[in-house]
Amino acid sequence: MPYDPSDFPPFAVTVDLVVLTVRRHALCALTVRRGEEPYRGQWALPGGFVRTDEDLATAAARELAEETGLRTNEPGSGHSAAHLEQLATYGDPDRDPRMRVVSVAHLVLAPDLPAPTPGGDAGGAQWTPVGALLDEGGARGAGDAAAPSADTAGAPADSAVSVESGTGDGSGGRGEDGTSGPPAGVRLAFDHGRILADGVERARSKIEYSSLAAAFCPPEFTVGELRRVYEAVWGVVLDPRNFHRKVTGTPGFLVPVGGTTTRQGGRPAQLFRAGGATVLNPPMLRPEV
Amino acid sequence: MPYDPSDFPPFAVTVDLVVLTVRRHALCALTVRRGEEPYRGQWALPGGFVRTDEDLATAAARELAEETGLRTNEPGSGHSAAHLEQLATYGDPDRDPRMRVVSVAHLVLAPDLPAPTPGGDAGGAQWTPVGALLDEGGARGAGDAAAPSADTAGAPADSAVSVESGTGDGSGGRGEDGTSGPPAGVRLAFDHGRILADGVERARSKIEYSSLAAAFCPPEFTVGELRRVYEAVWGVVLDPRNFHRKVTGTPGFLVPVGGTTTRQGGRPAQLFRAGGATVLNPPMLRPEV
DNA sequence: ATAATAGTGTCTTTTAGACACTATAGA
DNA sequence: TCTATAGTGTCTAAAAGACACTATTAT
Repeated sequence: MPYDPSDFPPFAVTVDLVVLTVRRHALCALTVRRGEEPYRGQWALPGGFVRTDEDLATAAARELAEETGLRTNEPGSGHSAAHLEQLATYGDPDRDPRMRVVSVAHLVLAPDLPAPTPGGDAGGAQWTPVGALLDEGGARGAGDAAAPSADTAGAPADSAVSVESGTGDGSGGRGEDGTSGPPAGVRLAFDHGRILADGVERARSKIEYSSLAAAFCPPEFTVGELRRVYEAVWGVVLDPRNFHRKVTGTPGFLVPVGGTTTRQGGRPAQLFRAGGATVLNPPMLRPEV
Repeated sequence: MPYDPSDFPPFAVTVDLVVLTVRRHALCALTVRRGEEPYRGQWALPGGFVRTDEDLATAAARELAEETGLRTNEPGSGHSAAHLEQLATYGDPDRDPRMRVVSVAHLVLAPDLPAPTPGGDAGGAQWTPVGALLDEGGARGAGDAAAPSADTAGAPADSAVSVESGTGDGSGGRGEDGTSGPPAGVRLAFDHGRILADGVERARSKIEYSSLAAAFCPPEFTVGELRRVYEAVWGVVLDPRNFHRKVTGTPGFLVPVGGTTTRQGGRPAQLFRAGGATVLNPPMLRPEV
């Protein structure tokens, strides 16, 4: 195909952010309220245009800093702020009524922040439990219906293995704490509901076989704190003893840092930081419930 | 940030394709020879511009059809042609010297084709073992049969086999005759080496916990054929008995279709098609070597 | 016959899952 | 004291890995 710069259709390219954290035992996403049309007044994911001279990941990090003050880093500093990775790209011709916009969504996993809702140029930003945004099994309003298709085999038409499936997991995002929170059924603007669902599913599956759950924890954390992250993200209850055995028994997964803490109450617990082993093999299995 | 259509920087958006298949016990990728600058004469991944009115997946499917004649489908037809999913998006400001191009890469898994190199508008397209393109530590191709890809035997009657085969430049002096394997270290144009590596890694990891390996097989296949796919993709040798037990023992993974075949020689083998179970839990573990 | 692949069964080792029990803090 | 969490050990069931052995074709 001839590569003629004069005839390529122009697109706007943006980054959207699925920023997740664990607060009060619930998986929460950062949402901002839109101040302009379309979807004025509705909740959306933070994001913005990619600039001419910046990489996609750079744009995502910049937007993140603007909206939350969070910094991402990968360099050898063990663990400093937040994990950022590319999630997927959404380019349906109709996804934005104003023009053709291709959005490169990114996923950010951050520890619970002392200042959860700093104001960037975004209007009101706040943490919202994903259960209120995703219509999951409905542990909230609806009679906690049994997880869809308890047996994965009988799942609905296989169709796309790709990003289509969604909802496949029977976790059911139960709000562990029943604290206030927006009513279930909030619809995000644009296709952000879909983007959020994809991001949550990515996070849920990735902590199975990586040490990524530590990104939800402070730099030094206990085994119990890490376990509570898994419980909140998966919406399940894990056996503390078996969990302890699994994570401490995998070489390189956790590195003892020396001290102890009693911030969770009870007996003092050893402090760890995430080890270099990013791969957990065999993986930690999500209970099927 | 104000959302002003007048000040967004324009980008070109393309789709690039990592098309993988298994040929003669080796994992191969579809490559095309560039006919224009930059990187004229070098190998690259197939791809092209996204049109104004089409979705990203639609654009990828269209390019795939143009270059290979392959069709992708997800509809209930169990299994017909190729699997297509979005891979990742590459948008480094310098990735294309001519202009700012954001490329949404897609991954395609296809069965070995009778006509491996149909001509679309791409010049010479051919299957190349990924081991020759990726600089992997040890020769990874299973069965050591690092077969060179160029077999003109199965070439389609219809179009040019290698219009571009001028080989004018020093990049790809590979044995088109097939006597000598392509030298390792062929560099793909642009950042396509990186994109291919990401696609291969995606394929390698995804067949661990899904039935996706069946996308490399014809609609009906035997357990042994499926095992050879795993062996080629992972570059390992698997125990036929344990593999058989694993895949036939997972409910919904394989569906017996009734007949048998002896196309692999030996005792007749049962024919299966991919079952609805897209999730393999617990996963099949890649031997660590 | 030999060679090739298909398929079943058996044994051992590893690991997940369930759960008893002890340890050390604060209220 | 009681209660919470941390951590260890033990038993069982499931599954992986390493084989032996039989079955059915082609040459």
